[in-house]
Amino acid sequence: MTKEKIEYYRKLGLKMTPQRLAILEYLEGNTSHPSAEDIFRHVEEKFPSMSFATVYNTLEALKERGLVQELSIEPGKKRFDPNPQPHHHMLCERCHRIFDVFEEFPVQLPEKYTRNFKVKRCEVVFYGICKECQGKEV
Amino acid sequence: MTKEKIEYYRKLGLKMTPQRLAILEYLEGNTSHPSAEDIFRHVEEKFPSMSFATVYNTLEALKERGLVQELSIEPGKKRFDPNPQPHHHMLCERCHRIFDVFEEFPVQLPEKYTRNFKVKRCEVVFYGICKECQGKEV
DNA sequence: TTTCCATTTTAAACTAAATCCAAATAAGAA
DNA sequence: TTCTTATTTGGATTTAGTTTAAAATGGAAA
Repeated sequence: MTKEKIEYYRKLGLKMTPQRLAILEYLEGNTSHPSAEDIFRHVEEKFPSMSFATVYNTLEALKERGLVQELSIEPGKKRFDPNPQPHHHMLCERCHRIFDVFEEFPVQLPEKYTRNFKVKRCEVVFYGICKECQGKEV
Repeated sequence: MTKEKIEYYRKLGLKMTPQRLAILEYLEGNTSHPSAEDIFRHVEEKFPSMSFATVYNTLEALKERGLVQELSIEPGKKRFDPNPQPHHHMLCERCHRIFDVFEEFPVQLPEKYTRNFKVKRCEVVFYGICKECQGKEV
């Protein structure tokens, strides 16, 4: 990671520990929507003493600063998206991979809903089967 | 529950145990999007010996028959919707209540996505704050 | 460069949600 | 009424995530 990037995170109030650096490097440009477990497994290789709590701590800190999104797409498990831009997703129900959808959809709620609910953000999720999983036995 | 309704479930291959009946009666017309825990707490009053596994068994059986939808909207917890009609949802991030949205949105995916992914269903989720929670301290 | 304090990491215990299992039970077809 | 098979039960187990308190450390300030 570049010095500038590190300085940028520091300015946001993140103490840049080696563990955080490794997590951030793993997330940078990562479009696999990893779970906390995925991140832990990866960073563990570099820091065998690392604790799960560090992963969650770091993800929480990043989330607070709008640097990652927490996704509730796969049942019973959080997935994380380092792309903070609003966008949508497709979930393959066989291999559980999540794919990005960079399209704008007109999903304005009628007034009868917004009267009683202040919308902060909105996400469209497409559930289905990816190409690789089609044809495979279930 | 009416005899006709019970017969209808039987025809679908569901053995109608008293526990299942109680779960189905709790779900019928229920728009609160209960968690398994919510369902258990309710049915437990009538069947104090009931097991959590029964709730999950029954929900699984209903899901297979398209009678309930499993929602992955609230992080780390499954919620269940006895309305099998395709529709959308709003989640209040303070009280975690889920509200139904019966609107059609034009969310057709461009060919470049559908080429590699067979969409089975699609759901729009609006995250925000409900009226009751606005103004309340966080 | 050194000091120091608030933040972060760690390991382990703990909680919550969901699943699994084998024995006992009961629905409903025959 | 009998019998087969699916279901229930209670407890153990697994998986995901959170909490805790002590030790370590980043980085601001001296």
